[in-house]
Amino acid sequence: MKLKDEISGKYVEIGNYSPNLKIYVCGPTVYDKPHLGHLRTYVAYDAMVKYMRHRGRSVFYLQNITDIDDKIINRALETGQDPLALSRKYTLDYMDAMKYAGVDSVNYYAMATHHIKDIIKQIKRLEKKGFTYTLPDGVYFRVWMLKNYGRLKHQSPEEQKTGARAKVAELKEDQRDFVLWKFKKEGEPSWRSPWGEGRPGWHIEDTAISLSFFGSRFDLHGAGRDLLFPHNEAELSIMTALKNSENVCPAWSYTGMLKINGEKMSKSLNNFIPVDDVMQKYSREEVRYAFLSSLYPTDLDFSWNMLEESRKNISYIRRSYEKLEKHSQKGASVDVGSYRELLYRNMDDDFNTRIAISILMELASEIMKANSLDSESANEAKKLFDDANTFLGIIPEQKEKGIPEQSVESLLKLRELLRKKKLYPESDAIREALKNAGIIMEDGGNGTEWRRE
RNA sequence: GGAUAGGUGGCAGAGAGGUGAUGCGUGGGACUGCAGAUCCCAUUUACUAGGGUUCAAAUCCCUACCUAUCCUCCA
Repeated sequence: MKLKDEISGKYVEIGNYSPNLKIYVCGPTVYDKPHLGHLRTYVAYDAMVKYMRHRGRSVFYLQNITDIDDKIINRALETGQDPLALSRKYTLDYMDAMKYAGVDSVNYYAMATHHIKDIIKQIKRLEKKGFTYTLPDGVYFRVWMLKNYGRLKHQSPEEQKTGARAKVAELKEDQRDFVLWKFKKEGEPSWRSPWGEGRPGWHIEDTAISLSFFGSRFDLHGAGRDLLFPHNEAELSIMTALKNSENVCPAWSYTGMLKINGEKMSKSLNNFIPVDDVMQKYSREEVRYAFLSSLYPTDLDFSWNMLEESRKNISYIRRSYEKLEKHSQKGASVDVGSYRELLYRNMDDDFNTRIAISILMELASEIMKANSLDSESANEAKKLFDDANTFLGIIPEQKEKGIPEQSVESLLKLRELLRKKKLYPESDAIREALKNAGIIMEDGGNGTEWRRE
């Protein structure tokens, strides 16, 4: 099982050090509603982790929630709310969004505000090693002490000139230095520390959490690509400084940005689609199918049509899945083993969910084309769909709610009688009524079949 | 300007030297009371442009053009 490490640009085997994998993924800053861009990233890591588990790895998947940050405070000030109440509200929204998308592989969500002690401990250790200095507004990290700052960003110190948005803080020793602890301002939430009342900087929140859970080594660090710099660069610096090692984590992976009309979907461009808006119209499976239909590291241009396509394809897969339940002893046999092998081979190759899905489509197509399947093939195919679904999560469960089966069967028989007497308006009325109740009737060559919507 | 990733059919989106990924859409046909679903056939010089390497290039190399992301807010 390999995955591309974006520091080296090379593929690394994951899970070779130990069968017990430790994975950390940067969570959101909860100051606004979750949007589809977040979902894209977390669905991708959800599928990866679930696939690893499916293939027998034990994974501890840790994710942080940044619930104290400038953005949260600013938003709270704008709207006259308590910052921590605001972040609590959006944390719950985020959890709802994850639940909707079927992202349930995370073992632990760590709130930054629950780890203030760890953060302070970590700053103390950095202080001892001489990596910190104090200014009137906070405690800073000394970047120049690390030769390889810029490693993740692939830029030499020469190239790290001040960017467009970089504020030049005259007092900082180096423009690249970042804040570890911010001193309290009027009306802001704060905690006690050896340096004075204040709150943590963004980057140290993540390293305090990841290292206090994982110790001196973990297997995979994931995030959206927009966090690569400065956030992950700073994380890497802190970890390097603390552990005297540049290899605390051997694999840094990134998800591509979700775009809309060719531009990144983001809060600052205000072109984002909140998860709420999609939740009403499309199912969990449809959204996952749409996202997993592209490769996780590439950008993906969102469109509503994408979700419509997903809907059709999922319906096709589900029909073929249902057909498997009607198999007979004799019939065509399908070489399910080769589908499974291809599926695993492509998932092992940097989690190619796009190919995985196309393999399932091909299997579905082969099933649909066959008049009947032998029971062994049918059982194996069913098992493959079930297995793939444990990590892809694109095949919906059959709903058993609504009108009982017996009632549907009786109405179906009644309709058959009416149709034989060519009383079509009456038979169509039954079909229409059942459709409104979530039952779809389809007349075929071998009589009428029905299914729940 | 710098770093990184790209440019593939009407559309979405894989592939990474050699047998048309997959899907959506469109056209035609089968089935059918209608609808729907399904099946069959077609959409067969698709790989930004120009050079180069090779028996063979969408894939490797060079040049140009274009796009996106980041360059201290962001998943």
